[in-house]
Amino acid sequence: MALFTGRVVNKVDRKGRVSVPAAFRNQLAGQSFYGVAVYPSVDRSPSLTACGIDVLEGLGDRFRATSPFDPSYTDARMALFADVQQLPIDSDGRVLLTADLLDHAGITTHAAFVGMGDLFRIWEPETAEAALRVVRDKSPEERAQLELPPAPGGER
Amino acid sequence: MALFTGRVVNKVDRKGRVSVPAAFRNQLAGQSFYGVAVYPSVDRSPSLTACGIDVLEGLGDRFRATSPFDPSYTDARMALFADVQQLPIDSDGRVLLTADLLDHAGITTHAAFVGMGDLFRIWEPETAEAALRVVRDKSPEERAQLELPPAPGGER
DNA sequence: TATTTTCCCATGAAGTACCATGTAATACCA
DNA sequence: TGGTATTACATGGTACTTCATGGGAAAATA
Repeated sequence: MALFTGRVVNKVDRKGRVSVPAAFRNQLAGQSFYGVAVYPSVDRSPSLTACGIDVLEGLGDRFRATSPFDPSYTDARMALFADVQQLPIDSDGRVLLTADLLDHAGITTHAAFVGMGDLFRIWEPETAEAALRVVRDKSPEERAQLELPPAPGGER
Repeated sequence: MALFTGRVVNKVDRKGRVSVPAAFRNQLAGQSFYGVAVYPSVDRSPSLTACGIDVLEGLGDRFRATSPFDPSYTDARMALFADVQQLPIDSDGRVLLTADLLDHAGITTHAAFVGMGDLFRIWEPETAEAALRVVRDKSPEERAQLELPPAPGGER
């Protein structure tokens, strides 16, 4: 199961190609699609969020359990999947970021890959550092207050 | 479950390689990834905190249960995973500490491994001794009052 | 045919595996 | 119990592989 940690800055060449860090590629290996699913981060930060397709497949399964005629989920289906791009990783370990994506994140020459567990984000490096500083500069007390998902089996 | 105790000082060679003490390696054996997860200590002490990946995997699983589009946990995801490096243990039992890590801890020629239960820390040896003195110099009364986590399943 | 996209190769740097040595700890045997 | 043999450990060095990145050829598209 994929676990992305750390951060790496790689160069974007003039064709828009970027090497996905080897450590991240290894996490993605062995999935039904060797590539990344990328979408503009929904928190409106100038960054891209990415994951393996396994994560999306998990979401897809939840919809599959519903009737395709049930209108309740139409909006969610669009909102979740419409902006996701599936980018294959080429034989050299690179992905081709589209102009929209580069534009959304303000990426020009370099891209920072930041691990976030089952997800990772792609940033313009300076912007990434600024965002990380905000989190890192929190006191240990503040950090302890960060909202975590509930532990399996309920809160302890 | 890994239980790290004691402390050992090992040499850091000019490539940044350090032997992980054999006693610690044994605790890490048999995990999904034979290596350590290392990050700058959150309490801002000049030290590195390390654990087996099983600890990270446990955290990762909690996030996996949430939607990748839910912005609630973004800060926590970054705080927990962005600064963590997964360092494999080589066939000789060594890890390669990156320049950032060495720098954060002020480690040059020697590294002290200090067991802390399910975690351990890596220090510049002199600094480790100083930090230990602070703890040891507490009076017996103070030590007895050291805060412990609650026992699972309630107080006994 | 012009242009874009995909695939493949070359290169330098960095990381990893492998091998060798001395020392300390352990096991074994008398 | 004392001494010896064996194993495990830490540490240094070197050879090899992987990685990131640039460039270019081939294929597809317009």
